[in-house]
Amino acid sequence: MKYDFTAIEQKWQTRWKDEKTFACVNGDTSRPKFYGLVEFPYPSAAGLHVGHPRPYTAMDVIARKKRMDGYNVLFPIGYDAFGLPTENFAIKNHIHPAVITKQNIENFTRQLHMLGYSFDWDRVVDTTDPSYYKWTQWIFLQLYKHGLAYKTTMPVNWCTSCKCVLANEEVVEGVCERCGAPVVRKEKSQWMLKITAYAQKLIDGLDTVDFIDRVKTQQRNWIGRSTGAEVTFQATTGDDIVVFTTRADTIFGVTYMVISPEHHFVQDWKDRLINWDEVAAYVEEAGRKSDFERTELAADKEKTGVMLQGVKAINPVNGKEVPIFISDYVLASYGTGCVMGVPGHDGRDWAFAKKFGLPIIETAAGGDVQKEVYTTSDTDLIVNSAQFNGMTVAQAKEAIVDWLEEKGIGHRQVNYKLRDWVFSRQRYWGEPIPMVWCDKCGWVPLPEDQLPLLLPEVESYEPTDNGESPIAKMTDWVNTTCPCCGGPAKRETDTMPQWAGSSWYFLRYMDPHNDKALASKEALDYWGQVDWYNGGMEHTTLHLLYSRFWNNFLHDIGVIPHAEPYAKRTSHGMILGKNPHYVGSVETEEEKQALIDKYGSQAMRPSVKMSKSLGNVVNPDDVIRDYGADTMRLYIMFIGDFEKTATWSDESVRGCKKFLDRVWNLNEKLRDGDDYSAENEQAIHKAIKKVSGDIEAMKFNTAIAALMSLVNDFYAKGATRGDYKALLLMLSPFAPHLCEELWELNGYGGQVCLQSWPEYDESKTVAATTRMAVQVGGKVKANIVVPADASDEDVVAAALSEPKIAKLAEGMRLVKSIVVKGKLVSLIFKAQA
RNA sequence: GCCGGUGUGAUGGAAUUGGUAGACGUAGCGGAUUCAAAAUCCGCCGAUGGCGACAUCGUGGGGGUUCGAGUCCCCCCACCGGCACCA
Repeated sequence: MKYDFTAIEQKWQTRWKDEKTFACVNGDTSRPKFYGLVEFPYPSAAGLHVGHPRPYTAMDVIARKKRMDGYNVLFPIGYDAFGLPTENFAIKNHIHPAVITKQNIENFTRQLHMLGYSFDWDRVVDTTDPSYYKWTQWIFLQLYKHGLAYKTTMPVNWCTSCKCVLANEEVVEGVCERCGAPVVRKEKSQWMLKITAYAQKLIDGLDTVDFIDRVKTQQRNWIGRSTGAEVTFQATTGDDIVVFTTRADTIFGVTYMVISPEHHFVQDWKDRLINWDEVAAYVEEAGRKSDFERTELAADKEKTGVMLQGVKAINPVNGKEVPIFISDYVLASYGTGCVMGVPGHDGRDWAFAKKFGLPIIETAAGGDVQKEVYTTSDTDLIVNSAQFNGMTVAQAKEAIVDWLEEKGIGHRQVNYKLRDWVFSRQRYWGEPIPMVWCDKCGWVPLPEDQLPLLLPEVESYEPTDNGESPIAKMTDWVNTTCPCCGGPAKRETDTMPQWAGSSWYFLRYMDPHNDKALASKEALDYWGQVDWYNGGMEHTTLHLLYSRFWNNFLHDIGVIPHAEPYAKRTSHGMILGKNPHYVGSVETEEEKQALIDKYGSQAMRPSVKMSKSLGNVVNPDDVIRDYGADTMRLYIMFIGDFEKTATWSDESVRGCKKFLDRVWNLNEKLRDGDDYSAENEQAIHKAIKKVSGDIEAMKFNTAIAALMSLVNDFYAKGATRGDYKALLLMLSPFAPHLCEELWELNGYGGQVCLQSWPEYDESKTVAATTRMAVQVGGKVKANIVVPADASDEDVVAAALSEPKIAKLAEGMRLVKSIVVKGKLVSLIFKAQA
């Protein structure tokens, strides 16, 4: 018989909602607190896709178990609702983005309810709500007041389709991460946040938190710390050319210098350059290229550049004059924008020297630098470097910098790849930046009592071609008075990027209705850090880094108690769909070839990202309608290793439904007895141990497998009401509706989600006797059954008396035996002499 | 190029971190039930050889350490993710 999942699920969802079963309280010191967080969704028009339930169900399972473990659990949800898709939809359909956002949020809320998540629905936040973004703006003002927000003109990434500036993190392979249109470089005046001031803190903070390694590694790589030295070379103009190098040990091998085309020296030296026309042409060309084109060309193509004729540089360690080039392989935005060219031991420099016929000097022995670049190891010996000859590379790195420091021409220096965060967007649907421009006073922050600065109503959301926000057309709003001198002034018309609202939402959940502060001190102290934050790997270098930055800052200015926002971070794998163009899906060679011709390497993959065009999108609504939310939850947890990508399979969904039907049908077959039955006791204790540990370790798939095994046992041996009760308790975080219903039908009392998690007794997880394998020479030859507490001697004796083993042992001498308790015994024989 | 990860039956995936490879689930095969089908319940299900008990092989490929290797070490191959002229 199958159970009526639709009715049951609705019944319990309504009850949880009406009774506020999962509302938590601030400051309940009678219980330990647990704050579990999932990334709040962007409420798109398409609704929830199957990617959402994976992390949400996982954290819901954990939250439900933590409640049963006696914790006061904060498990909130909200909406990250500012953003481009909504704005684009608004432009197309002439509907206000706020209206669209409201509809989408309603739809998402409906879908999330249908999955039975135990969110505290009284704490929902919406980043587009003025009572929320008031505090986003407030944080911006604090950043400004502490010198961490500034406006500057700089080349930025400009999306040609969105007509909007993008952060470096939003540019992927030279195109806009969102719309795929080409990104070009454009000079624009932009608000910036000085995240670089926190580069070291963001690295150091990683040592204080429990993030999975790949997240830590990716963040470290992204911040890109490198230690080296800054060294001053003199130009023949008298200017100091400062270079950054991590290879001070190669300084005697410098045969040329390169400065980036954007460097101010180029303009400074204009009058002295004999080949100015050539230089100017190169500079112009480089400026036209986007960052992507510059790096794209880098891969294999030849190095380009122009020698600055009329100026030379002098190597301070040996007084040698070397030529100076401009080349776009030197980036203006990293280090000092100048590098020393050491072709012997750097691949790029080697290629450049070959192209321009520059001399190549070896400074570490081991290769033939005239033939090819030699990548040194730390233990190679230094040559051609005066008093440093004979040292190892590692020693010389230190000794040469010491010597440069003594002579006052160099010092140790740390550089980071991380750039400041471009914080302006020329868009409507974002938080207004609360700043006012006054011709007399310059940029003036809006007084805090004027927050929130509301988004004005505009007629058109279309961005302008000159790169201004649509808000710029609202002159009534733009024209204001200077908060400082009272004179006429203009408001900033750029808005904040989508990352702003999500950079602190986890704090707002702690006290979402507070209108005096972003959250009360009591709430911030009580909830402290997020205990467990699960989210996608794609946010590692964006949201996760940005929010750590804001949190560190808010801690530094005394607003919040912890520097690091998240004590623990885990990450789930993506859910893929079946590839309809997979070569394995057709029979004949011709068909296979046709697919390869048409789809190329795409055809070789059995699974691909779900997309409308491939028709492999799975809609959670359909799954819930056909199989129920409990089956959906169970399947998505059973699909495979939580951290790895997985492929959706309708057949396997049915397997999970079947399991829940078996649980339901078992209810009819129960025997009396409120205790665990003798025949099931051991299996139950084992299952409790396994499931408890697996949930904590996010090994949901094996936890469910253990429950399936337990149900198989119950079918084979029969089960008492007591046995069944344990099963329902353990299954309830995964399939909460079904378990509540069965709990009620059996009259166990109360609601299953409010019960205590069952405990296991270690001694009852092992049987009185245990089966052990007997290995001879490392191969299993027989099995024996011995008492669980048998001594090693007894085990060996039992093994030797086993008939098969006894036969093998004839004429042999036992030289060694290894006993692995409860597992196996390994015997090594030698022929008797 | 650099960093991280993965590779196990027809298939999704397990394997207590060096201890009986393939748990659990799909699909498949057989049986029970049924007028029949679906559903349900029970059983079989890595490959090769053998009627058989059993034997041999088997975790991308090749070496090694070990009584014992999917797991550790060395060298390859393939795929996935991230970064990429960062001096």
